[in-house]
Amino acid sequence: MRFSEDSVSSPNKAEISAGEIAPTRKRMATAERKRQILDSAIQFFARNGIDGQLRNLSKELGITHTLLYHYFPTKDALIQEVYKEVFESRWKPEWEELLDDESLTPEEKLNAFYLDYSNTVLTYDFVRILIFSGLSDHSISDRFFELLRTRLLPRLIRETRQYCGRPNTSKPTQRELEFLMGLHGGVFYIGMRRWIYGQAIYAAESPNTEQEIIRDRVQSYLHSAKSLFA
Amino acid sequence: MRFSEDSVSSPNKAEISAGEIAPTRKRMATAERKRQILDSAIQFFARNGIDGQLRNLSKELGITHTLLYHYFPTKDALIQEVYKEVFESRWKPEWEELLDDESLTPEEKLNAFYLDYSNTVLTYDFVRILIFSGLSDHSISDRFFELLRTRLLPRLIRETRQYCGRPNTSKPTQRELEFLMGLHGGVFYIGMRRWIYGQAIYAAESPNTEQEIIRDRVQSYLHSAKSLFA
DNA sequence: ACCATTATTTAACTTTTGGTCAATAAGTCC
DNA sequence: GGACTTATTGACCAAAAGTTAAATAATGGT
Repeated sequence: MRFSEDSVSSPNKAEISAGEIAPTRKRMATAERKRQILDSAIQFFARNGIDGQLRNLSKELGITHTLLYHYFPTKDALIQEVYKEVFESRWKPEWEELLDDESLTPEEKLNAFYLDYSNTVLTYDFVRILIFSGLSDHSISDRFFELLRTRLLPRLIRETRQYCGRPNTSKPTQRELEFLMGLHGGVFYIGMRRWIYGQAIYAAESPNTEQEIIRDRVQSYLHSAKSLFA
Repeated sequence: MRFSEDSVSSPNKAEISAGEIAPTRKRMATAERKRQILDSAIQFFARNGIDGQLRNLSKELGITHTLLYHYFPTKDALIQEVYKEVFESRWKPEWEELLDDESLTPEEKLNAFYLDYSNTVLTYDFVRILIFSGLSDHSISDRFFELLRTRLLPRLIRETRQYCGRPNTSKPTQRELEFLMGLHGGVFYIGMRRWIYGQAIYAAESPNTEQEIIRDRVQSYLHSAKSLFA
């Protein structure tokens, strides 16, 4: 009752291993605790999928699983907040600004964009939760793709056209979009391999390897767009 | 007891709706029943993930969940067979032969290969089960990637080099492989969008749209490989 | 130092779900 | 048509997992 013996990765390891009196319950302010739970929940569900058990999540937090219900009415409500946090709060409006910056060339824009985009999106949490949500409940991942479709793709097509020296009068064609998705998917696939299939490939090798890879792909995309849509 | 009222998508709808005597149990030969279960299981687990409940699977089959245990000792055993069926039995040795065919140009080979490859791999079952298995237990999807890595990638690199007019003496570099993975990932992303995110995009539009898309990407890959590795 | 608030825990309930086993009956062989 | 094999079912179990309610105690205010 004093010692949390069932706790697997309790944050109180020190006290426990020392055989001292484990700290009794810690009372946190509502806001902080909720934040803490949400942060852990993101990690937890990214790791275990939405079928992860609340009892295990609470173990990691060093609390009882019933306490979760003090902050979230139901497991599903928790998961919805996790989704919201991961998707909506990570969207950067700067991406749109960057792509609209008139002082940059299309090439510079695409490079800068995909470099930064991949930095936010190609993370463990993001990739896995995006997949988990897509696998079960489209309604969530749809929201992210809607942003992509309306905010980013038109701008990326516009820059592509400018690079090719073509006017941006008509709306993007199927073929243009699909060709762009080839680049986009190729980039996302980096995250897939790393966080879904567990392939370390280059990993910690050289710090800028990933950047080089992305640069190669952007370069390739633009280069062949020119000859493809000529 | 006569009418299977709890059955959701029972194959005996006709009898039930007619209010007639529902057919009593149908006794099938072991082999056929096992095949039938396995086929349904593939669909079922592709749709619901490996956490899908056996009781629901059996409902779709119009049998009791306990009957499953007559054919498979455990749920995990069933899933392993599903994996085996989906991955190992769909690998085509012809792919290797095709890429080794001396009468074809690199361009023809890559086009033919990715066209056929995408036909087998970009299916609902395959994409989703590959993801599900990657998300939970690498050991399965790893086997598929191992085939990819040893059988296909070296050949694809070789053809790329030949297309670029470079000798195939050294083993593939990191950069070459990653550039190829850009193409590969771009192709797989088609399946992701379609079967994970539920984006229909072009769908039934024109029957050869997907082929055009893939051709574009292969073309782009080769074209820029030439200038990238020059 | 005491009280009120509410964060936190303990105990318990319910549903779900993988799995077992004995009973039942469909087909087959004689 | 009876007996035998075994595919199929129904009842049941135990552990897992979401959820609830009441009891406990940490903290801030007075």
